Amino acid sequence: MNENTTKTVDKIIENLIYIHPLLSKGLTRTIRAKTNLNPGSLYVLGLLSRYPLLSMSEIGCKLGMPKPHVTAHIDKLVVENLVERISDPNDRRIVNIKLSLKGKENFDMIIKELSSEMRLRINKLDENKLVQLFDSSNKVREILVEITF
Amino acid sequence: MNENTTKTVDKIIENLIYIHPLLSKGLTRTIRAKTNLNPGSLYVLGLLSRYPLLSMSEIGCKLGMPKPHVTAHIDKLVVENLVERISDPNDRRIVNIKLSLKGKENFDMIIKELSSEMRLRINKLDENKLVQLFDSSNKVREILVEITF
DNA sequence: CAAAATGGTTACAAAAGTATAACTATTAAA
DNA sequence: TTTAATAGTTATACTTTTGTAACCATTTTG
Repeated sequence: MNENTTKTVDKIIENLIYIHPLLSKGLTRTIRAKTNLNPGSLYVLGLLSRYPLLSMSEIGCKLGMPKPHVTAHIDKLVVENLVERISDPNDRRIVNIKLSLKGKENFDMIIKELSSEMRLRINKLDENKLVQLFDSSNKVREILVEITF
Repeated sequence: MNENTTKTVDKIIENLIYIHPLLSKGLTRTIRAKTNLNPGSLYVLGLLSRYPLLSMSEIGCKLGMPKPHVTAHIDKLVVENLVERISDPNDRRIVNIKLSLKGKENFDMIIKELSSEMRLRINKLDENKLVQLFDSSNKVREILVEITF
C-alpha cells in the first residue's frame, strides 16, 4: 500500500470518527423520544426489514454483536410482536427471525417519525445537497457493509 | 416539500439507521481495544483537533451532549493531559478548552491505530472504491455538520 | 457411538451513555 | 441594585451497551 492510500485511509477514519457522534446525536435521541424501542433493537429491526429471514447468529454477525445481546434484543421485539422466532426444520438448533406484519408497519412508521424530525433540519438543504446526501450515504453504507461483513 | 423529496429523506434516514451500528461495530470496538479512552472522550478529542479553541458549551452543542457530560469527558482528558482548561479573560464564566501538544500527538496516533485496524478490512477494497468511500464519507460528514449544528 | 463443534440461551458484571435537578460564579438586564 | 440569565460543576439515578462464562440442545466429525 502506497503513501497516498495510507493518507486516504487515515482521512476516512477521521471522517467516520466525526460522523459517528453526529449520528448518535441525530438518531439516538429521536429514537428515544419517538419510539419505545432501544436504539439497538431498532437497528435489529432495520436489519430485518432488509433481509426476509435471518438466524440469530447471522444477525449478530451482521451487526457485530455477541449472541447473548441478539437474544436480548429479539426477546424485546418478540414481546412487542414485531418479529417472530421460527425454528429451522432442517437444523433444529437454528432459530430464524422474521419481521411480523406489525414489525414491518412499525418500522416504516418509525422511519417516518424519525424522518419528520430530521426533515425539520434537512429543510435547510436545497434539493441538490439532499441528493448528494442521499447518494453519499448510500455509498458509505454499501462499502461499510462490504468491509465489515 | 414534494413526494419525491419525502421519499428521498426517508431513504436517507434508513441509510443512516443502517450506517450507525456499523460504525459502532467498526469504531467503538477498536477504540476500546487500542486506547484507554472512552469513545465519547475520543469524539471530544476529535472535535478539538478540528477547532483550536472551544468553550464547554460549544463542545456540548456541537456533539449534542448536555453540559454535565462534557464536564465529565473533559475531566478525563485533563487528567490524561490531553487538553487544557483555559479560563476566558473577557468572561470569567467561560472555560475554553484547547488540545495540548500531547493531545494532538495522541489523537494522530490513535487515528493511525484505528486506521491500521480498519486497513486490514479496507485492503479488500480496490483503489477505486477507496476513493469512493473517501469522497462519500466527506460528503456525509460535511452535510451532517451543516444540518446538525 | 463418543467427542467436538455449532446455535442459542441464561445469568452476571462492568463500562458507557443519558437525563435531570440543584448548586456556584459571573455577567447582563430591569 | 436587585433580578434574571448564562456558563459550568456536582451529584444522582437510570438505561443501554458491552463482555464473558457457563449451560443446553442439536448436529457434525472421527
